[in-house]
Amino acid sequence: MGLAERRAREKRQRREDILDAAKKIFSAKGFHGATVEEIAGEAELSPATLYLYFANKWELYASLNLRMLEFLCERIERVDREDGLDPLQKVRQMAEAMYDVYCFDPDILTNVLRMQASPYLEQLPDKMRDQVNAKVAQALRAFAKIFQKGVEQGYFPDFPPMALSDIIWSVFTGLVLLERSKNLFDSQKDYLKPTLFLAIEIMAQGMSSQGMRDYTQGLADHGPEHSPPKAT
Amino acid sequence: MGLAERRAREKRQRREDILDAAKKIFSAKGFHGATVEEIAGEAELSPATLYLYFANKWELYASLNLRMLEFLCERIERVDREDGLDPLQKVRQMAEAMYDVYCFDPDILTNVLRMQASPYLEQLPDKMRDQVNAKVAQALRAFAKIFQKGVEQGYFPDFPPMALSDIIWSVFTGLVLLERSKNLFDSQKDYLKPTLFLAIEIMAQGMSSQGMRDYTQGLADHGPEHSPPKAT
Amino acid sequence: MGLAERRAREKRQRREDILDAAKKIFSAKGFHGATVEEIAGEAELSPATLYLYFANKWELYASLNLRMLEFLCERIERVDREDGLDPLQKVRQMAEAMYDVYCFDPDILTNVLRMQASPYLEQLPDKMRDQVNAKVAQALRAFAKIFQKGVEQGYFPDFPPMALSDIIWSVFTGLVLLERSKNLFDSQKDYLKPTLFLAIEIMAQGMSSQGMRDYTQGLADHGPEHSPPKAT
Amino acid sequence: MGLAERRAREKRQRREDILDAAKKIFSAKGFHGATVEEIAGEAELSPATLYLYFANKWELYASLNLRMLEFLCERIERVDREDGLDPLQKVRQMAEAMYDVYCFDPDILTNVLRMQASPYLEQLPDKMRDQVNAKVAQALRAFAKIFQKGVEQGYFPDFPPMALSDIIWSVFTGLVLLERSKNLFDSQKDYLKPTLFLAIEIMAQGMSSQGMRDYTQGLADHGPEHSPPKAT
DNA sequence: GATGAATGAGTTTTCATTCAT
DNA sequence: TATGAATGAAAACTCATTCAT
Repeated sequence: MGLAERRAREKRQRREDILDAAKKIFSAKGFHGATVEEIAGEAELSPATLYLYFANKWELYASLNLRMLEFLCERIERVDREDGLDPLQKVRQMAEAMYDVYCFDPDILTNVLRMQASPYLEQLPDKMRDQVNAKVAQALRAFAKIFQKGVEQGYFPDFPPMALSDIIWSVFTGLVLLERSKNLFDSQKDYLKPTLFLAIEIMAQGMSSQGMRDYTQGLADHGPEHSPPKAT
Repeated sequence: MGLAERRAREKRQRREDILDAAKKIFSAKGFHGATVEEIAGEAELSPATLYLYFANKWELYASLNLRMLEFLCERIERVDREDGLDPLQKVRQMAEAMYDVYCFDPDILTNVLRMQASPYLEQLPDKMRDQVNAKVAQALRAFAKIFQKGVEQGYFPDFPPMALSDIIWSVFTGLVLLERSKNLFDSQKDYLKPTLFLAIEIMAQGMSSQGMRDYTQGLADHGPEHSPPKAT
Repeated sequence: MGLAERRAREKRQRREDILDAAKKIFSAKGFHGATVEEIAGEAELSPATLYLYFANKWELYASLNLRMLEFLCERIERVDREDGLDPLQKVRQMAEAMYDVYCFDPDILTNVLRMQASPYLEQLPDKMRDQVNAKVAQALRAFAKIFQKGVEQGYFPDFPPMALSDIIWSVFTGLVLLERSKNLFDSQKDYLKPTLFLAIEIMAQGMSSQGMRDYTQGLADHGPEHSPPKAT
Repeated sequence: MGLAERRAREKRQRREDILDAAKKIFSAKGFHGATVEEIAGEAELSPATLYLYFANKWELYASLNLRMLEFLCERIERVDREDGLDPLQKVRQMAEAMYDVYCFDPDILTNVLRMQASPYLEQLPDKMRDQVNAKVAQALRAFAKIFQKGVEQGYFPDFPPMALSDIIWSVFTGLVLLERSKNLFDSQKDYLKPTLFLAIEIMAQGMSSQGMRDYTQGLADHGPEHSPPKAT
């Protein structure tokens, strides 16, 4: 019936509203620093109402991160699936994808960072934690796959693709943190995008340069000191 | 007098003990998650005693970060002062320096990251905040100076040195976060060092490659879309 | 009209359903421990609907106890009215009656007990409280009346009949509590009945024994130290 | 040292104060009905301070009941150990003991009753629950032992001693409940003692009467319908 | 008449901080 | 100087009750 349907949609909308409010507050203050009351206030609800939609603070937090990770995975995997692009172009596309994710949800990314950087995960109910971990692993694997092809096709020297994808990921997350901190000093906006693209360009050039090939060769002669992490 | 001196030294030592304990707990649980009682316990003191050495939890936290930033600055500036190294070598040295900092204090770095990623700074007493901000800026300037010379001497294309140093900084901090999160899955150690050096090498190669020069030239022709952040 | 009548009957039925559900939950968890939502769920209703039938949680609780007390009174009074039984037989019948009440509603009795053992009564709206109090008094008076006749007819020594009835009542309620607690240890069932009858038999024998007569006489000589409670 | 000793004594005293306050409030309102704030207020402390002495509300409640049960056990067992008393005298002594317990702590007994009459026990931390259960069982066994001897020495007919002790226990607890409820109507005091003694006398007479012996014999001929509970 | 959704008023519990000793 | 004890303020979470539909 129309009524039940409307109800369901409204309910879903409320859930989203709460997630948006939570995103804002958690991003600003971290998990412990944010209070349920504040989040509820931001969503223009009473705290009690919030508990009708989420069992507790933890579940709210995890739902938030999950939403973001899903969006990220989807975008990365789409780049991998795209036809007619050489690996270098795909790496550039990846930067675009990451930036899009950031634009879609600039705050929540720092939440994921914080989550990864802390023992919060251990406190999550098992099911949620597994979901979050799986999503992070999935995103990193999607990353690695792009480099994998680049190595196979001879665009990049023979380096563990996981390491390469980790580096790109690191540039990105590191830049996000940096931009946040810079915003505290001056309030210069739109710093992330050009800097991210510059970084990607530098790395793309570096990876495909002759010097890099020589470096790789040197390592191969003396034995690798780099062991790639196993994806989980 | 000898006595007064000894007293002063003992006091300083106690302070250091507390900072060490605080480092451990804050790193593990974040600012809000850590309790003063826990920190005092780790330092084998009563909470009340802790307050004889630090005015409050915030000041303790900030002192911690300040200690770390000072160490970092010192190491970076030393690289800059060193003679007989070309810019590329200095960039590599910088990676060594950063890794040393990480080894000296693997936990505290995540604290600085967390601090930068949040509005904690705003809650600090004015004087402390200024000190922390100044130190961060100083570290980033020291970074930039190295690239500045590289650009001046024609090693690197004509890019805002601040952007270059930000990128290196980002790789590093991003990798630290990543390593932490990976440690949650498997417990593979010593991933940071080789990956960091690989990243630096790739970037060094990229920056000094002909392709990068062409890229820069292209940007210059179409007008720069990148405006460097002003250090504060 | 038939319609209005059906409506009324349905309404009464709903009320009973709710009372049954409430009985179950209150018995298991006590007044404060039970939640309206849980009771409504047990009755397969929404909490809001429950409030159409009872003004609030208190009234629901009191209605429950009232229902039980009415049933108890009715049974006791019937024993009193029965012809052709000597007082000893009536005491035995009373035990049967009490046991029937227990069987009719094993849970609710503990609710009355709990209610009697606490200041819940004071919080009831005046009208309800008066009703509950009146019913309890009525039950105890019906009890006492049986002993009254036993004393008048010389079956029992000259003791305050109220005290005698109080003792029987106490044995019963005490045994109910005890059975409940024993069920927590082992799950032995049907302990109450034989033990109750044994107790009644012992007391009946005791009251009609010569020893008791002597004991009573002794008290009378030294002045009574027992003053019966005034029924209200 | 004297200081440490004084500290320890003061601390123990505070604990007792809190237990006394808790006794009062729990008795009046039950577990769920009582609030920590109220208990703390009664003890003239802040709620936070209360948590320095007890981990949570449950532990406080359980400690209370344990204290009471220990006192009760001790008194009963002392009666059993006493020399030169025949079983009938011991039963009378037992009534004295129970009344003493009641005087020592008139409120807390209703707490134990409530606890036994509800599923609270299941929610206690395992260790505490075991302690409470063990104490209750111990008290009932001590009871039974007295009747055991009475049966062995031919004072009482051959009835399950556990059943006899359960009956006495029931009279007592039932009377306590009854007195409480009567206090709500009129505020007549000192009703419990004479009524309890009267009950005990009646039962003692009953058990040792010829009629009882006949009754027992009758049961024996037709097979026992009473199976004693196994103590745990 | 029935109910999904909302919430105000509590509840237990925690913790940074103070202070008498 | 050091600390055990105390607490105000706030946090997460619950629940009886209301009300628009």
